[in-house]
Amino acid sequence: MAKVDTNKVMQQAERSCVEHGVRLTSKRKHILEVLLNAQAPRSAYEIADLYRQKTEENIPVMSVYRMLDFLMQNSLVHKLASNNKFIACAHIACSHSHQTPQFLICDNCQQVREIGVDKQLIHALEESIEHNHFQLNSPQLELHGLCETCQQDS
Amino acid sequence: MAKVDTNKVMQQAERSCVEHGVRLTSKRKHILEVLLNAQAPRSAYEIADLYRQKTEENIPVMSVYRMLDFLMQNSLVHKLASNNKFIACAHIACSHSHQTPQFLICDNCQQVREIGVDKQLIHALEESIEHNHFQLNSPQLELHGLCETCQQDS
DNA sequence: CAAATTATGATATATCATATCATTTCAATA
DNA sequence: TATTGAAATGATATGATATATCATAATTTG
Ligand SMILES: [Zn+2]
Ligand SMILES: [Zn+2]
Ligand SMILES: [Zn+2]
Ligand SMILES: [Zn+2]
Repeated sequence: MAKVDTNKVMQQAERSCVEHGVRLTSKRKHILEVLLNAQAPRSAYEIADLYRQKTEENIPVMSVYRMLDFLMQNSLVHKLASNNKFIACAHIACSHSHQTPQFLICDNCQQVREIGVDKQLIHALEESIEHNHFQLNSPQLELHGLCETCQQDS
Repeated sequence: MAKVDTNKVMQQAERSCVEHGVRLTSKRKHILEVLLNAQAPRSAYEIADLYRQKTEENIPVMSVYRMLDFLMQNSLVHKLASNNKFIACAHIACSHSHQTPQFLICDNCQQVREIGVDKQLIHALEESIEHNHFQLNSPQLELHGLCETCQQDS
């Protein structure tokens, strides 16, 4: 969860949605901004609370889930299955198309680093599943451990 | 979720618990047996239902969660974070010590294959995270896709 | 046996997620 | 610009997953 230039990212998000012919409404934007400003992954209910703080408007959790679905479909947000929380994509402002994400999740401070799955790893994965006659869908990986800071503290 | 010889597996589970000085009570055994006989991962609530069918005794879900915790601590059961379900370890009866598990989850029929993470993959993973100054805990992997059978059907 | 420890039960509540139908907003186009 | 159809959002209910806490039962240990 490195620092990001929110404005730049939002501009790129808008561009991307225009390109794909989908609508980044103002509520959807607020949800994305909330996640961009968060220091760690947030649950849908936490996002609803942050939305209220930010806009002073109430938002039904049902709507938050729908907007998260929209944002996920457009690769602007990811869901971490291992803790049922959501995180803004770290690569919105990058020029390259979005790769399969890999998340390094710190079990101490909860911060998450999103990196692209590297070639070596993809290759090893494919080898591994090939032996098992399995056809991979989308190998999002969630790896738990300690971030650099938390390693030093312990 | 290949067929297993339940009796043999249960014997080995008992041996393993004795060795580690922990108690595989009759209720914990029933929970494990339920999972061994299941054809796919089950939620804690489903396990409670199956327990009732099997034993004709009621069991509080709270107890199921506790027993699952016990079984997980002793590597007899795993939790799949990506769907909040539980599965019996496929390697209970193997002689080798338990490795980091990797799960191939079929998104069509829900069956799960548990394999050991292979050397190549471990190596690639380590490379990948090394570049990010991250210290991996236990890299349980959950890979989604299609099993052999479901590939043919589609 | 008594005491200590561990396992289980009972109850309540927190947390995460979806189903469904109503209303509003927005864009296309007649 | 008025009509209308589609997409987005709201409102409400409910289902599914998980934990907290205190009470009771079973087991081990001295
Ligand atoms: Zn991403
Ligand atoms: Zn950390
Ligand atoms: Zn296992
Ligand atoms: Zn299948």
